Amino acid sequence: MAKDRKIDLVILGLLSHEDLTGYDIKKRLDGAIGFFWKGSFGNIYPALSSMEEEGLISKKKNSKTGGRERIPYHITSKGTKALRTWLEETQVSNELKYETLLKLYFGGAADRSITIRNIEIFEEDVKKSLAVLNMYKENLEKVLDEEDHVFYYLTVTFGIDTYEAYLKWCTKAKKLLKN
Amino acid sequence: MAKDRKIDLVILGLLSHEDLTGYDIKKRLDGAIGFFWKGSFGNIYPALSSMEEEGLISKKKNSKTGGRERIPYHITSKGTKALRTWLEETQVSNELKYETLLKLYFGGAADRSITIRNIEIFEEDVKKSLAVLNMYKENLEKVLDEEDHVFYYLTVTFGIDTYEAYLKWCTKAKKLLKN
DNA sequence: ATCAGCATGTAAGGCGTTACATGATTCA
DNA sequence: TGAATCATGTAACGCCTTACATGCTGAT
Repeated sequence: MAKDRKIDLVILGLLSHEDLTGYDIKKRLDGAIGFFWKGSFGNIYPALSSMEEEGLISKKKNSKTGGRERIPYHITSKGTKALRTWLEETQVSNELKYETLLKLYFGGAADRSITIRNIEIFEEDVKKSLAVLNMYKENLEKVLDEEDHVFYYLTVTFGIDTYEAYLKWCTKAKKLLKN
Repeated sequence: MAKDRKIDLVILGLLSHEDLTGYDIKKRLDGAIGFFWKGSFGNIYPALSSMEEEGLISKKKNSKTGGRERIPYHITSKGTKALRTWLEETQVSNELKYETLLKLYFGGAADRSITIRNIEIFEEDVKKSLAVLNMYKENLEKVLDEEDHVFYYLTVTFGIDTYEAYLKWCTKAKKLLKN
């Protein structure tokens, strides 16, 4: 498997539950997963091609349900093994490029009101995200005992807990900057 | 300025306080800034070259204090303006690729003990980072009234607050997974 | 008729990581 | 003598974003 292309693992993880097309995968990445991992068509389709060549996934028959042709992919036993190997690896890389914090750190180069406004913009974004996450949480609580929903639930509560910490920090930060 | 090369802003931000060499910049990125932004030599040196060509920064006389030649850079008025323009922009992109959450989300594909162990690994990392951040915080509290230290202080408390939220979540998550 | 949504894919170009090349000085 | 630290830079390679190309179906 491509060493530095982590999208492969996202695809394997999703396919471990059900067969999906590239378009379906993109939709998943635009949903709950999008809070911690992003993907694009130009990212997904080439990954699907090379993963099929490697035998990690396989094409299923083209089906036509409305719209255009659909090409659902299925995970192979080799793919399942690769997914499990990755899960068992102890090394992880959590890369983050937090432009909000960068602007905060260099806030001294502009008027203090700019930084306060930037914090307020961040605060609004976080509030919107929290609303979405809380909706996810409510839906998941109804089905917590089913399949792998505990794992989805935990990623959602992770988001909620950290976003709530962000909001508390925003309040404190604004207070400190306004003296 | 290169449209998608955010390292430029990090460099401008750092140079807005003092003249620095590429090597110095790397050291800053390995310190407190590293918690929300990473950089490498192969990233920094080419950026310095192209930013000098654009007139955002300028080379200062080579000085030799031990070791090899040093090439400190100085921010120009054009550079200062670019930095301020960026700070005043309302759009920000906070990109994160959280492999820990990805593994959690797809935890159902392996034994539950694997996910618990992965959470514990994450927990240890967070604890170590918290110790470093708390040290930064203590040092900054002594000089909070000076220059731009409020901004550094706020990025540090942001880290501490979110990392503490992570730890609380870890405890809850482990409890839930162990039933 | 036309727009939105479904659906697959390619191409260009930029950005970044990693490894490599080079070399001086200081300290054990 | 050898390792560590200081210091600058290049090259290969891969990955991703963005934009583009194409085209069907169903609803308004």
